[in-house]
Amino acid sequence: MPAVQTPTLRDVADAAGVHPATASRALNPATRGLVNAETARRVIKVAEGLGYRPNPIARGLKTAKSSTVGLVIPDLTNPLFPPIVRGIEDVLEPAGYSGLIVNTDNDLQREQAQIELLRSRQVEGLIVATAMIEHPLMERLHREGVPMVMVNRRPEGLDVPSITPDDASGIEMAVAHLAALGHRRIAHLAGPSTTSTGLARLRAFRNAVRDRDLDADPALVVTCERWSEAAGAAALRGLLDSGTELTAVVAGNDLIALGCYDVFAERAIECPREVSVVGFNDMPFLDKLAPPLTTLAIPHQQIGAEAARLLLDAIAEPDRPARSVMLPLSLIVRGSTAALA
Amino acid sequence: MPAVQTPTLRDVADAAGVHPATASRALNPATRGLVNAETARRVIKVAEGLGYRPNPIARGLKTAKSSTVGLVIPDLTNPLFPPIVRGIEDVLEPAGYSGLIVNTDNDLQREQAQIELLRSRQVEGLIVATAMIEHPLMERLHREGVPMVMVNRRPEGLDVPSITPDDASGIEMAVAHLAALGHRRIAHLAGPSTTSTGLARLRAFRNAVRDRDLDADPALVVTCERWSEAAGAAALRGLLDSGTELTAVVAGNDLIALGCYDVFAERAIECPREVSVVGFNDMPFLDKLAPPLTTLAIPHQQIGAEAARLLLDAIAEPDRPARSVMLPLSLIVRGSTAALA
DNA sequence: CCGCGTTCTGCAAACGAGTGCAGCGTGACG
DNA sequence: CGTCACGCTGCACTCGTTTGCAGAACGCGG
Repeated sequence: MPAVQTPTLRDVADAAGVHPATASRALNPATRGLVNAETARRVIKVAEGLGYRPNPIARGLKTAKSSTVGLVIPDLTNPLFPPIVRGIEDVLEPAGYSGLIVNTDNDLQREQAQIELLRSRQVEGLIVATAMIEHPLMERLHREGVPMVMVNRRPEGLDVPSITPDDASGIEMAVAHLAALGHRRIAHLAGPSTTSTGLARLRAFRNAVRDRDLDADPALVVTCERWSEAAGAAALRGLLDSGTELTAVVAGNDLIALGCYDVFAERAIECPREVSVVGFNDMPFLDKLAPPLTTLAIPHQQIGAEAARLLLDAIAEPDRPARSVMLPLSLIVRGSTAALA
Repeated sequence: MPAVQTPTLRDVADAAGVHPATASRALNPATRGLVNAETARRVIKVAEGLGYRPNPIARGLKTAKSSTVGLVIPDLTNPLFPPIVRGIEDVLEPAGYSGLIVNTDNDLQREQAQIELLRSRQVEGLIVATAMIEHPLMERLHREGVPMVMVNRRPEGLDVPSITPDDASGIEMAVAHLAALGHRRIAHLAGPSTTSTGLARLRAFRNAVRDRDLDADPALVVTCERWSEAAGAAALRGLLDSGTELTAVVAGNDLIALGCYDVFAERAIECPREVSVVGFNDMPFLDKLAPPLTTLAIPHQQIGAEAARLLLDAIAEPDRPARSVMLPLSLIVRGSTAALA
């Protein structure tokens, strides 16, 4: 037990010779105007002298505010998320908020439980980065007035602010890049169809291929079970085993692209000489791969920061209409794509 | 504003026809024995029916416990940490605890501020993964009785539980491996000398080199300013520019090793033909690099889990003497190390 | 039948801060 | 000199839960 009990508002009040209520008002900038400037100054000084820190728990009980928001992500271990989280915390912190992180492992059951947990901890809002298409839970929360913003997915039919990279034009850039290199039979290893991102990118891919008059062979599109290396590898194996010809692949994300690398190694396929690959997300260290992966860079940190700002806005003014942001991304050309021989 | 106010203990009590105090006792397993089994069952049932969730804030106010612990890490963006954090949360969650994460960016100033923030949020304990050697702050906290455990560093002179990988034998394995491949002039790019990990590995390196009668040229040891790619690259450049001969390098960690890769690319040095490299930590995706990096794998998740268990113990029994754990690590041999020609 | 012990339940006071309301004193104005 | 307004401060209650204590109900032995 700490020898020095942290001083309470009452201690400050006593030391300053005022009533706790007065001390409370003096210390709170919003109500400071109610007390005599001189008194306020004295109280503040005493508070500083004592090293007084308001107890956020007590404050939270009264005000029903916790100065905490929940961050719902699939898996912190996925390199996509840490930078986003950093971005979020960087704007939360100066605002006096903290983020409580939970991992859902993309499991609906778990997601529900975790969000329940967050709510019981009285979070004031939610930043949701899990991209399941089905969102009965989200709908309910939204109806109940829980402020939230979605990251990386657009909430179709839900009036919720969201912040997403411009998936469509990203895929468009990837396909354009490959087409310019002479590729005509481009495969797409799509992300899970249960995720909005997976679907959005798939649609964009189909459009891009059509617009450019490339081979639109349906066999060239395979959907992965998960956003993972293993799933990407499995998908590519299936594609190759089916005898489908292809000279390039647009992967749903970087992890799926990494799965392709595994298959290339297994089957002694040379990348990019035989097959070009482009990923999505620009995870860290992709430039160190063999070959360095061409990919689409999304401004992770910025996404996080923007999401946090949107959420703080939503908390401050719950009735403001949802404002959504779409961030541009850029194609990072590296060694995994090359002109067709 | 939520249409459905979440039910309070009072609501449950009313619905069950008992006093809130009784409901409280019935719902709390520790005090359940005090109430009639039948009554308890009824209360519990009603609580479930209403979807009652105890308000941890109110509870925290009364009990001065927040069911929250602070996780102090240098930078979530460093791939070393997410798995550790997962490990931590995996054991915190079933225990009803949550972790509040802060990033210090290895800045003492910032660390202090962040820990202050955690304390003001009434965390019950701290898991500290920042490895600065200087720890006046830690000492103070420890004296004040804040339960804490250290991860990845041994708190010299501080009676605090810690959980660390066996740095010494790891480095020993790396050097042994290189020696077996015929290397005699092995360089060490040490981590910052302000970190305990950096020092421990450096010492271990010196010992290993001496024990094996390898070239113990002091010029072969360079200390990096930071645990980063850039610092690693700078260190290696300095080493090469000084004209020091070397055929292998033991990097302080994987990021530093990655910095070496950058320098190899700049100067057209072939790895592993000309220079072998071994890293430390086994970050994700190292197997995809060119060449795949030989490194020391530490059981990240397990470290986190163990740390969390230690902390919960310390919280439950503050007076129990500090118990420290050292986890074994294993050498993962990949393509970045080869026999001397 | 009394007294005592058990077992259970209710009462009320906390925990630390926020806040509507009343009341104090002062100064100004009629 | 009385009245009123205004600026400031204090009182007391509240948030949801826990917990020491009192007391009710009951059984049982003496």
